[in-house]
Amino acid sequence: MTPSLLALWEEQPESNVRQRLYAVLRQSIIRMTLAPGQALSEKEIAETFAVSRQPVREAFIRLSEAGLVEVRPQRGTYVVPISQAAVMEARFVREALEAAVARSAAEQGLSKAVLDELRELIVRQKRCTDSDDHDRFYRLDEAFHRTLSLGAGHDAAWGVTQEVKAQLDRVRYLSVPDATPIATLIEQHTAILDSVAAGDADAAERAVKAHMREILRSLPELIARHPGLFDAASAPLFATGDPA
Amino acid sequence: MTPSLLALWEEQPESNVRQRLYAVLRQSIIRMTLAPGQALSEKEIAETFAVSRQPVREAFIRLSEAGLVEVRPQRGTYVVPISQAAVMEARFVREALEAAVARSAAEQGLSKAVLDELRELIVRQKRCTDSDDHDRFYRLDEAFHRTLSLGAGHDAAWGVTQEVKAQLDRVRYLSVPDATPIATLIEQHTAILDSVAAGDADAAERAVKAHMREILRSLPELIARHPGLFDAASAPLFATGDPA
DNA sequence: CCAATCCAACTACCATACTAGTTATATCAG
DNA sequence: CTGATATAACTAGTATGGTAGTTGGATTGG
Repeated sequence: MTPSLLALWEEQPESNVRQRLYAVLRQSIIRMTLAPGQALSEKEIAETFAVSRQPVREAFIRLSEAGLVEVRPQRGTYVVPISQAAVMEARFVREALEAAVARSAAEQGLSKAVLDELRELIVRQKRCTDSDDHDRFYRLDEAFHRTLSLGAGHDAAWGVTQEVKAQLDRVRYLSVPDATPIATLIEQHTAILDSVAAGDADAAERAVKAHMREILRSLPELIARHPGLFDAASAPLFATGDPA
Repeated sequence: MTPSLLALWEEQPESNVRQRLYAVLRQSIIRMTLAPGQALSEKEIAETFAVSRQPVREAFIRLSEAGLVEVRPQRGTYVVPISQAAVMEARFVREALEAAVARSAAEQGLSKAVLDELRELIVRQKRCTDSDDHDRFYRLDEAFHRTLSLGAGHDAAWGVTQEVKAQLDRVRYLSVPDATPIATLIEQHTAILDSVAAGDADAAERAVKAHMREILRSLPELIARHPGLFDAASAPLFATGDPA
C-alpha cells in the first residue's frame, strides 16, 4: 500500500504539499487502496511522505468535505464506507447538472473546435473497445464530459460534478469487471453529441439522463458482492426512488 | 467593521474555531462588511478573535473553495470581486439542481408533515409583506427551499446549492432596495408548492425555473450602480447566454 | 529630477509544540 | 473469574516558530 501511495506522490504536478496530498489520498480512496473503514493517521501519513502533520490535516479536511473521509475529533479519521444513499444522491446531482449542461450546449450551440474535439474523443474511445483498456477509457470518458461542460461555458457546473463524482468513481472502479460494455457507453456519448450538434435540447437531455442511469444497473449486484465495503444502511434501502 | 465581526463570532453555535471563523467571514463577505478587493490578514483576524493563525488559515482555504476569497501565496488573501460570469454560473447550477429536486418531489410525493411545513412557511412569509422585513423573509425563503430539498431526500443537492448560493447572496443583498417584490416571490413559492403537491412534475420544474430567473432581472442595474464591487470583466459580457 | 537597486516589512506555507479529549488495556476489588 | 476503575497511548485541535517569497518605499547613481 505505502509504495503505491508514494508512487502517486511523486507524479503530482501540484506545487504545494496540501494539494498533492489531497490528490494522492483521493485517488487512493477511489481505487480502494485505502479501503472503507480504514483509519488514516495524520502522524503516519506525515511520516510516509516526509512532511509535517499540518498539510496532512488540511488534506483530511478537504477529503471530509468531499464526503470521502469522516473526521471524528479526538478519535480519528476514517475512510467512509460507500453508502448507497450517497451514491444515489451523487448520481442525482450529476444527472441534473449534466442534463442542464447538455441542454444549454444544444441551445446555444458549440464552436466547431469543441465539436471536433468531442468527435475526436469518441474516436479515441472506440480504440479502447478492442483492447478493453478500462483505465484509458475512463480518462477519455472524463475528458468527454469535461470538454462538453467547459465548451458550453459551464465551469462551475463541471467543478461541482467533479466534486460529487468521487462518490461515483468508487462504485465505478468496483464495477469494472461487469460494467456496462464500453461499446454501449460510446453509443450513448455519440447520441449526446449528435443531439447537441443538431441543436435538439430535449434529445440531448434525454440522452444524458439515459447515460447517467447506467450507474444504477450494477449497484445492487455490487452491494451483494462486496458487503464489507458498503454502509450498513445500504442493504435495506429500496433500489430506486419509488413513491413513498 | 470589527465590532460587527466580533458580534457574529459570539453567536456562532459551532464548537471549533475553524468553523466559527468560516461562518463569520462568509456572512461578513455576503453582507459586504468585508468588501470585494479587501485584503484579509491571517495575523490581524487571529488577533481580532484572540485565536491562533492556524484555524484562520483553514477558514481562508474553505472560503477560497467557496469562491469568496482568493489566496495568493506569499502575497495575501483578498475578497474576490463579484463576477457576473460567476453569478450566472451559480444561478445555472442552482436552477438545474432545484428544478430536478422539485421534479423529483412532484414525482415521488412528499409526506403530509413536509407539505404542512412548506405551507406554514409561506404563511409566515406573507407576514413579511406588510412590514417589508427583508431579513426575516430571507431566512424564511431559505427555509422553504431547504425544506423542499430535504423533504424530497436530496440532502447532497441542498448542500451543493448552499455552496453556490454564497455567490448569489452577495447580489441579493445588494439588490434589496429594488429587488423583486416579496409578494411576487411568495406567489412563485406558492406555484412551486401547488405543482409539487399536485404531483405535476413539469409544472413544478417550470415554476422553479421561473423563480430562479428573478435574480437576473436586477443584475445589470446592480453592475451599473456598484461598478467598484464587480469584476472588471463583468461589463463587456452579454446579458444572457445568447447563441455564439 | 528620474530611474534602477536595495532593503525592510509584510505574506502564505510548512514544521513543531502543546492541550484536551477518547479509547483500550491492565490492574485491582469483589 | 467477573466487573469496575485507573492509566497509558493514542487522537484532533490549537498555538507558535521558522522559511521562502513578494511588495512597496527609501536610497543612491545617473
